[in-house]
Amino acid sequence: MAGEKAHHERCEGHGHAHSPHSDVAAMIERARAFAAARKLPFTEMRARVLTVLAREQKPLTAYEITDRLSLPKKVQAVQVYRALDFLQEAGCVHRLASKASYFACDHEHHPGEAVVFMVCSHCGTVQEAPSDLVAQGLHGAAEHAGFKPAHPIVELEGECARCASNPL
Amino acid sequence: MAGEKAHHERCEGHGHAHSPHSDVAAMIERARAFAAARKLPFTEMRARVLTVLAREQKPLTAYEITDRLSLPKKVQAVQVYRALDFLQEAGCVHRLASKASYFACDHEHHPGEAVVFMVCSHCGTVQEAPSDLVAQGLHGAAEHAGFKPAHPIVELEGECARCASNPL
DNA sequence: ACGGTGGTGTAATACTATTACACTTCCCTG
DNA sequence: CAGGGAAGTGTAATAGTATTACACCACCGT
Ligand SMILES: [Zn+2]
Ligand SMILES: [Zn+2]
Ligand SMILES: [Zn+2]
Ligand SMILES: [Zn+2]
Repeated sequence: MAGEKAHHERCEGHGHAHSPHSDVAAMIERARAFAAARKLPFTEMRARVLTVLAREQKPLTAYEITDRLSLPKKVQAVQVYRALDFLQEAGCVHRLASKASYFACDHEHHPGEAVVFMVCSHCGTVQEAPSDLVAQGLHGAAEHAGFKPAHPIVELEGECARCASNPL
Repeated sequence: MAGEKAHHERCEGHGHAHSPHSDVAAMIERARAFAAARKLPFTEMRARVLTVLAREQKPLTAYEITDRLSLPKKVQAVQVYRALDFLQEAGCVHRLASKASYFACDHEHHPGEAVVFMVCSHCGTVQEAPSDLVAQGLHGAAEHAGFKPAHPIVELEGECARCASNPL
């Protein structure tokens, strides 16, 4: 009884102005595969949360997601947090520490990789970019301090190309 | 490298086991200089908050600071947040986004610099290390995306040298 | 049928951060 | 020396983010 939904919920036609995450279905599929690999159910709640994030281009807070899902029936924040935990482990969603919010990811990430989250302070969008240089820098700093690195968080606030060229 | 001076500072309240960042008095002096440069008062509240953080080795949450300052008289969290805002602008305190907590800094930071916060997941201590490589990597990623970078956050969770060599 | 693992729904609570307002202090200037 | 304004304080209330607890249910392997 795991989410049969998610199929007819496509943000299709033309989508938003720019649709980097246009393929919601593919992201759902990725999450479903992760679940299957672990013999865990890919439930409707998980699909609904991922769908909301995949359609949006900006990060959403857990409570914003909760609001969007609260029709027709009220959903509790804790349910959203549970789904977010799963989706983060699945690598389909990231948390933006600087904003305490969450966004969908359509990249594959590899261990040891360092990914830069570029957050536009004007429009709120996030772009991800892996950087070998950053990864090396982190590794070097850690080595120099005798520090055993585990999980990096790299966020860069600034202004995206779109906002820079597009006066409001 | 951070100063490893085993320096004993006098404590105006109760003493503390380990001796943290170099010198509380020097940090106070730095904050005072910043205030003077801007013709702003370096008030008692600001000094008290900075003193608490400078003595501690680990980041503290605003409410933990509030608790420590609430003797002999109860202090409100908002007062601590106000002081933290000032101290962050003065460059004497950083916020750790991944933990929503604050710690004292005894480095001078320069514009364009990228600083890595290495956070031990075992003992909670934070070490700072500037990294040119990380700065270059951030700059490169931004340039490639047409992104105008402003303020980076780089946090690395892991295990510090001390904890790695010191079994619980 | 049974027991165990994992998800759901609900309520309550903990933790983090901000807004509002009345009052004060200090400094500048007229 | 009065007046005004920028900045800080103390207090209360509130907004926003995240977790714990528990009863119940669904699925799976035995
Ligand atoms: Zn990603
Ligand atoms: Zn933008
Ligand atoms: Zn610093
Ligand atoms: Zn440690």
